[in-house]
Amino acid sequence: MSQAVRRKGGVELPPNRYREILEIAARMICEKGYEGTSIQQIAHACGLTKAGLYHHIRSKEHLLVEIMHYGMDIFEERVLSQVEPITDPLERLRTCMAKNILMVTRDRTKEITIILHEHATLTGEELDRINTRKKRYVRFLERTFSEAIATGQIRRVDPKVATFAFLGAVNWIYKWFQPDGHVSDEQLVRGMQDVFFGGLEPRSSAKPEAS
Amino acid sequence: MSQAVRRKGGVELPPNRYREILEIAARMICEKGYEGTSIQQIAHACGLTKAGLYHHIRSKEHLLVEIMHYGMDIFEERVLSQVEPITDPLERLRTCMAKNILMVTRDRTKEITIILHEHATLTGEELDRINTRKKRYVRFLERTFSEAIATGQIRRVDPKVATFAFLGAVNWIYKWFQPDGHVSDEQLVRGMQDVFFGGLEPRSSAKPEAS
DNA sequence: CATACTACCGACCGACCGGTAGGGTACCGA
DNA sequence: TCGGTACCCTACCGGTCGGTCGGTAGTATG
Repeated sequence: MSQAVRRKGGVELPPNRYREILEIAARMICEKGYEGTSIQQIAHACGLTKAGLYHHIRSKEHLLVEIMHYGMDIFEERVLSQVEPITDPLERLRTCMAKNILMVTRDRTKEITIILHEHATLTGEELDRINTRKKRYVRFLERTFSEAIATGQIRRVDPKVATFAFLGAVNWIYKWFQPDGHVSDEQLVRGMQDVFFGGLEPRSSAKPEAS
Repeated sequence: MSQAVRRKGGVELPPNRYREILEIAARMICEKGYEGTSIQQIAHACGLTKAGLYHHIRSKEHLLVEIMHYGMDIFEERVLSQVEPITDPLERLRTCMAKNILMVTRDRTKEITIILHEHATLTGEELDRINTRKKRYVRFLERTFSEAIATGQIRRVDPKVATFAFLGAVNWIYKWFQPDGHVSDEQLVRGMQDVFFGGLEPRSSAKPEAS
């Protein structure tokens, strides 16, 4: 399995092995939870003994930390940095939603799911560090909502509440979405954009009242 | 603590003791996760030994099942059955959102949080039973969205996607909301209703285009 | 006073937990 | 040829896991 790699030809995969371990561990933790996955099981899945695995990792907790930062790296590279340069704030939000959704549904980026699910597993300053990176995304969304309000592209809503509604709608997907289910991911992206940005109340009729 | 109850005066708390255990266990599992909470810790918090606790519960897994069904009972009583009789579909949705949000923020109903968080902990037919009860709520929302579309009160959106956007926005709250934070729960209810039902795009201007 | 039942406990079970000590092997540049 | 280093092993640590056993104190009934 993982022995298919040979280092005969010289430098080959030395740095990749660590990533491989992170990804295997991420898959297992994603499936059975952090506390529900033992170091033995991870080691066995990596083709190692427990002690062998500990040659690569510092501790179980630090393994989770590394997985989460790895996930944040992927997210910032494939979503945040992609949409940040978009000048139009509304288009920035729409594209951000699309990329964020596909991040959860497609590309088995189990690391992202772990970040979403294990939100209260870490403690202390490692938790702070992850939360700081998460908050960067939240602030980005809040700013973009405010910007879109300023340009008159969206209504005067509470940017903070809008941000958490956005994040909830998008991040909740990992709890119910099935790749082979009734809803495809493209359908989901279009539907979510329609519901969230288009709103629910009808456009072309005077609304009687709202409490 | 829990010994404050005396059964001198006759029948007193025999059935309540079990609920007390469920609530104590729910609080702990909510704080530290199902796998992260041991039977010993729960027993100790109940003022019992582990063997004493096992007099009341069948197994750790069954304890979780009971907590979840208890939570579903509370939810159906305090949300579903309250909003189901509302005839106006849009008003039904708005009230449902309000009650659902307050369910997560106020009344420390830890059982609900557990149902939301531990969505993949159970397996087999116990999982099926809980999912069946959850699906009743999902179907109810889908039906209500369809109904509101039929009456012309909301736009022609995908009822399934709208339902999951609704559920995501509402159920994600447990991950970030702090009772003493910057956003109060009344503010959250009003803001969520505004964002979700009012939509984001402006009402009173012709929109140039949307991709 | 005997019976029966609920509630509960001390002691214990085998399995497994996260983590470590220390040794072995294969390959590296010097 | 000689370390040095990366990698991985067997064996083991103290502790905890979920769960069970036989037993007992208290109460209620007859």
